[in-house]
Amino acid sequence: MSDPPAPPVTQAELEVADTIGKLMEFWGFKRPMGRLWTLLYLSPAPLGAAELGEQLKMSAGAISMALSDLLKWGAVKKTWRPGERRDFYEAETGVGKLVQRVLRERELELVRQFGDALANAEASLPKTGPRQSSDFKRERVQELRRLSKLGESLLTALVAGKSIDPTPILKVSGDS
Amino acid sequence: MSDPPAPPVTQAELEVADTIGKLMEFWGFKRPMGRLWTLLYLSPAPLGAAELGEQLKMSAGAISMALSDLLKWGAVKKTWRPGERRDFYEAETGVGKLVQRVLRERELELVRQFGDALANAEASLPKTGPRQSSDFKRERVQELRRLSKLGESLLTALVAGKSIDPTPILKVSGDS
DNA sequence: CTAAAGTTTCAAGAAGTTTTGAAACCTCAA
DNA sequence: TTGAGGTTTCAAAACTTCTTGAAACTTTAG
Repeated sequence: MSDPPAPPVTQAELEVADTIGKLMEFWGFKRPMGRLWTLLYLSPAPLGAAELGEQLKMSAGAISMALSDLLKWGAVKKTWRPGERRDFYEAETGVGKLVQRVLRERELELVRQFGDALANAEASLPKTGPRQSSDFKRERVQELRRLSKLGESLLTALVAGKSIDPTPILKVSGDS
Repeated sequence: MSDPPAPPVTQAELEVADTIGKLMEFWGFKRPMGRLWTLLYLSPAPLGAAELGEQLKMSAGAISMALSDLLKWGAVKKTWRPGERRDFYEAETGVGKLVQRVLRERELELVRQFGDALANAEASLPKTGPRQSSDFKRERVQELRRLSKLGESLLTALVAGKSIDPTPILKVSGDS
């Protein structure tokens, strides 16, 4: 009732976990989330917190936090095993859907905030400042606003599964 | 020869700079890079390191480092003013091109490394491991490899300015 | 109701990152 | 060749973020 006889996680698996951990980190998530998800993704059967901690050399606390983040994003699901008291977890395998969700809930949100912040800033630019330079500045801020609108519509299309055409971006704030 | 009479940078401008700083940070760059670029972008004339440092309350060292990063990415260009000895800088305004370059040189590179790492890991998975579970794991690693290939081709298309169709992603590693 | 197993929270410590300030280094003019 | 103005480098300080471990909490079995 306590003794995991053989650790069935190979070196190679841990490498995959670390690789994905780095990728997730690059993507703005925490590295442990990626490592943990990977172990679950590679496991034929759901795993419990204890196994995960043991394999990844993470404390119970760290496991708990990473799992709750993963659950929030729907990247991991809780399951139960008939007799067992403790919780088990399994990976959500629909990576595409996960990516889509992050784009929708995080990136799109970010672009919107960005646009709002620019709108506010524009409003508080002096109507006509020292010299005529504030007209120039206003122009530039507007250009950035166009960019953010464009990003917003591209992301929206992506999230809706529509094809997107990147050429408009190249013309934004552009010279040539 | 030393006295900037009136600081022509308004509060609103600094807010824009901070906003873009945060955005850049989110994008995996350093916040000061974004703040600095913004000041240049909003300035009708090139600025020198000293002005930048004064406006943004950054030390000369920090300015120098941020500028060299920006120069590396082509986000800022060096210029000279007739009589003046010191360097001046101006922002590259072609934001679209900059984005494209980052996608090409950084994101694409990352996806490639990711694919390579997976390939290596797959190679070092036991041919037939304990139970038959290593077949399962191999399947899953292959699925991840498909994902990385797909990401690579989407990015490549984006960078080449071609339209992309996101629907294949939704099917990767997917259930439904 | 109590105790055991499991999980979550959170303050303190560890690790990592960014910023600074001073020294080294260039470059040009005299 | 020297020195003033300007820039870059880099070790140390300041700050942030991450991880741990212990305590508090929850749940279930007896």
